[in-house]
Amino acid sequence: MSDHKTKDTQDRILDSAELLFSEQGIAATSLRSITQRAGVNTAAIHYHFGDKLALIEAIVSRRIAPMNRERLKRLDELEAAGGHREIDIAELLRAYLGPVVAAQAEWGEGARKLGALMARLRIEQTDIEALFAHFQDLHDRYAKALARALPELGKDEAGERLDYATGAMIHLLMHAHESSESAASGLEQRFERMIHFLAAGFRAPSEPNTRHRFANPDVVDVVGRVAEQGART
Amino acid sequence: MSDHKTKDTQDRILDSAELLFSEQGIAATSLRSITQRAGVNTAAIHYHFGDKLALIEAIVSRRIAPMNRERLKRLDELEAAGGHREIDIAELLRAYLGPVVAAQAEWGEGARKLGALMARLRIEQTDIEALFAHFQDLHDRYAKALARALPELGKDEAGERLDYATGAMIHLLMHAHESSESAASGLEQRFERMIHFLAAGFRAPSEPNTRHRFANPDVVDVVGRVAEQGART
DNA sequence: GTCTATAAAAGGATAGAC
DNA sequence: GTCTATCCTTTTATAGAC
Repeated sequence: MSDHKTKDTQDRILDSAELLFSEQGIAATSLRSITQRAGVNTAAIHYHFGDKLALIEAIVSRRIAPMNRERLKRLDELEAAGGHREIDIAELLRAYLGPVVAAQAEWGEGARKLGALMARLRIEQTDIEALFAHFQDLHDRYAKALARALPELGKDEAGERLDYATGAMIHLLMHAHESSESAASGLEQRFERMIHFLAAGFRAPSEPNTRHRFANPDVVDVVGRVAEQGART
Repeated sequence: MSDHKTKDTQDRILDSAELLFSEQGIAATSLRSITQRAGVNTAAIHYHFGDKLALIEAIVSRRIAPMNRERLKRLDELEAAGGHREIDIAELLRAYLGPVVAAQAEWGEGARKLGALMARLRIEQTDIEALFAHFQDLHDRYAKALARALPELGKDEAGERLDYATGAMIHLLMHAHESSESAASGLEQRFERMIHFLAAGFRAPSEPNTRHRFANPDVVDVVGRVAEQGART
């Protein structure tokens, strides 16, 4: 443990920022509220990080980048160990999603809602080009691995399904705290159930070209326009 | 119908707000930027709606509430038509997710990114209790229907999987504009592929109780800290 | 209903003493 | 490195003329 107060202040700011960003959103969180909650001075953020964007980047460096490195590492390990055998889908999904869920489970209060934070980083346009590139690379590598394990799929459809898996995981993380079971083991079990669900989806053969409309003919009703006719209730 | 300019102004504000909210986020979007883009006066929002929260509620009333009514209506129709036959999972999922995707496809420029807007409404804590209640009801009814169609599942696990489906759909909507295929039919095809993927997941039997860790032993690496840190509360 | 002007508050950022 | 004080900008919101 270092005695430097510097480190402590920086970490406190990062912890506080992570928590508030994930709870309220990045744009909605003022630097003042971050320093206030961290118990440090108002000017501390600017001294230690520069500005708000730099603070976000620091959060990414501390948490998200290492997490993504772990995800890539686990893919490396699977591919190295697998040799020429085909890799199990569920194992691939665990390698892809597990480090994220693990991170949320292990981290302290500061990132209890990692899923929300990640969702926000994706949604709120934070111009962290490096982050985006990193996610892109991760996605590509896993999409390729999945396409290899499921040759019938093709890389594009594997990539699509991988996005759905990501969306599912974000929902899991965001609702994790609502679990009625004991926090830690509950999350683990829900994760396993999610993997099971997703793996079954991935194993589904690529649909030929059935054509189905997502809308009923009278869907225009949805828009709040027209279509008063023909509605039987 | 009406010649009143009032209606036009209100709609222009709503269109503009929808677009900007979905692109930049609610908190990050100023009322000024909304009126500016709508080409109406700065004070118009306050005159017509009151404040920012009321504006959000107006958006919900105009778009999201009707959309959710459609989703419930389609469930009603499926249950009525089905009688005692068991309802097809894919059909249930189309009824649940279709109206959302249809809405994004049908609506004008104002809501091109409906998925993002919905995600934001969920994530950014907008205190619209009514909206939340409405989503809750929707979720419950579909979870029950799915549990009925898949008796082995149980309502809780059906509800979990339904959340994953929602997460997947949000990803679909958010990335819909990136489609390389022609916008409309591309979305339709991707939607069908997603349904196919999700339905396969839903049909997977409930996993007994295999126990798997989502983390490798050295997952602590993910956190960027070292493992000898020891236990915590 | 629409506009201009402006009040009142909050946010990001910095200077300079300690 | 930390603190106080402050500047500048943006934002919500309102008052009042037209």
